[in-house]
Amino acid sequence: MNTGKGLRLGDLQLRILRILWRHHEATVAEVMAKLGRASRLAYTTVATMLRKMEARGLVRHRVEGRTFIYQPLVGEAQVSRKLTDHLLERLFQGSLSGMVSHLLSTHEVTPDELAKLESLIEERKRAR
Amino acid sequence: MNTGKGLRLGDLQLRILRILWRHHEATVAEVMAKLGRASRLAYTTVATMLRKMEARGLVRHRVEGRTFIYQPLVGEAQVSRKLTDHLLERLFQGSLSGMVSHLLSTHEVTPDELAKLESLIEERKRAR
DNA sequence: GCAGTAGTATTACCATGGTAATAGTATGTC
DNA sequence: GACATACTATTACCATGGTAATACTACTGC
Repeated sequence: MNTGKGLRLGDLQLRILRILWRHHEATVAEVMAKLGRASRLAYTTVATMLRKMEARGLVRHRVEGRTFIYQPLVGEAQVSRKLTDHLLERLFQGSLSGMVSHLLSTHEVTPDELAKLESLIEERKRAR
Repeated sequence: MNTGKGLRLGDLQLRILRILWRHHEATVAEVMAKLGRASRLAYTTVATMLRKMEARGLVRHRVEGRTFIYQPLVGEAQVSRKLTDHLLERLFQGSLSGMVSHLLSTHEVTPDELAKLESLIEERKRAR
């Protein structure tokens, strides 16, 4: 299975996964279209990437006529979790407050965002 | 210059940088020692990595006798920032509260941590 | 002065992400 | 039936991270 190691995910792979998450399934042409305009990738580039992703167990496909229809095999939550945790470990030795502290100190935060954060923490306090 | 693109940083590279940050400078042997025990890497592996990192502008070296003494050229804050921002964009479309929310909902948080987070936010509110 | 030791230099190899060209194949259209 | 079209299949190439062997070189201790 894939999830043995780091679940390293390139940018393109993540963008493709995002499309598959949103649409549940998609053909190469559809994925390319959704990626498209901005990043003018060749059809075969997208196809190859999907192929590689399938080899890694990130997606699978079924055949309809002579067309491959791809579906994600990993969930968004799962991926977010893996990637976030990886960074959390790598940079902040797993310290959640360390990471949040860093986030706060390196970004403008609107009062709105602050309020949202506050209520997240409140909620969390009540939940325990 | 390096900072043109993503500042992609492998795990080993980050571990090496961490050592250099802590010690300000170090020889290959020292870096290897600090990495050591756990990850039994060959001397030449460390040397090669440092070499590659130098080529990318992450570190530089001066010569003392016939020994290279390496120093970091990128700061910890800079690196943390780049990597965190990258993930923030990649996964949460730049939404800080989105990321924090994810962090909170996927991890056990001790009351202690919660308090710390709360005071971070308080502090931040006062600061604006 | 010679052997070991501690360095750097060179070269190599693998995996993977990204990008794509080229080739093959089936299908629908005039 | 020939042709364009729309697919998949195969192959290739580059960069980079990681890992290391091998080779060269200079110093150190006897």
